[in-house]
Amino acid sequence: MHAIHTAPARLTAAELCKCLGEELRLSLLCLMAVDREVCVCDLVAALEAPQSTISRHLALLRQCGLVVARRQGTWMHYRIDDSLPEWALTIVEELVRQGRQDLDLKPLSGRCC
Amino acid sequence: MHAIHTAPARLTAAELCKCLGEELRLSLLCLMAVDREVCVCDLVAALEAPQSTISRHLALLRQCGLVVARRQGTWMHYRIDDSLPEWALTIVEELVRQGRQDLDLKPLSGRCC
DNA sequence: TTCGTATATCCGGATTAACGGATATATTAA
DNA sequence: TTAATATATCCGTTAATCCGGATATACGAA
Repeated sequence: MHAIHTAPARLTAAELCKCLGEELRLSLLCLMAVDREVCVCDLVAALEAPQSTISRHLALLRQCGLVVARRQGTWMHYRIDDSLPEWALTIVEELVRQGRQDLDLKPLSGRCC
Repeated sequence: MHAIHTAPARLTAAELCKCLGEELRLSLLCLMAVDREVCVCDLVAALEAPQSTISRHLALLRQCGLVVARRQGTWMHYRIDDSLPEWALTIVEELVRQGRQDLDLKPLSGRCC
């Protein structure tokens, strides 16, 4: 029985870029940067994309270690993992700042929770 | 006769990421960050990739506006475009710093010019 | 239980991107 | 001219990625 099942796999600069070089994923991160924690249904509503598409991109963000999920009943709440290494947080912050100017994002409706 | 033939097409955060979310392209940028200006043959030698592959990636970096080229005789010298917007330079600098740790890059041989 | 809602995963098809040998272009030298 | 070198582009093949409907899973309520 291992404490850690999947190898942590340190985040590389190229991986971070690859992960955020996708409008939808960058958008997701931008939305999480405003409200600290966001639930999936709000993300689906704000980005007007099919639920499976959003969920798939969230999974990729999780796999990279960029975001963490917290379950609350049937809802899942996602937020940027603030335990990321400094350099990654710096880049994410700067990308979000600029991303929010590029992609005009709908404000979250805050329907659930 | 137009002063500018191709539309400038402002760089977006997602585009920057997409462009650098590729090991070879990030490597190229890292090499240009050390020595200010590098010629193609040195890049080919350092990265041990076919010339056409390097050239193709350099073209993409140019299209994004991340690097600029200067011809000197038969050689082309590439460098990071220091007239990039502040936010982009900040991100590039941070990515290069980290990238140089991730990818262990051969030092440039400086064969030409 | 069973139902309803929220979310995750599956999977086949479409799109995009990377590869690298072959070829074209550009420049210099003879 | 022609030849040689450096670099860019072409193009067919392969690989990676994205898409989203369909389905599976997880949970709460009745």
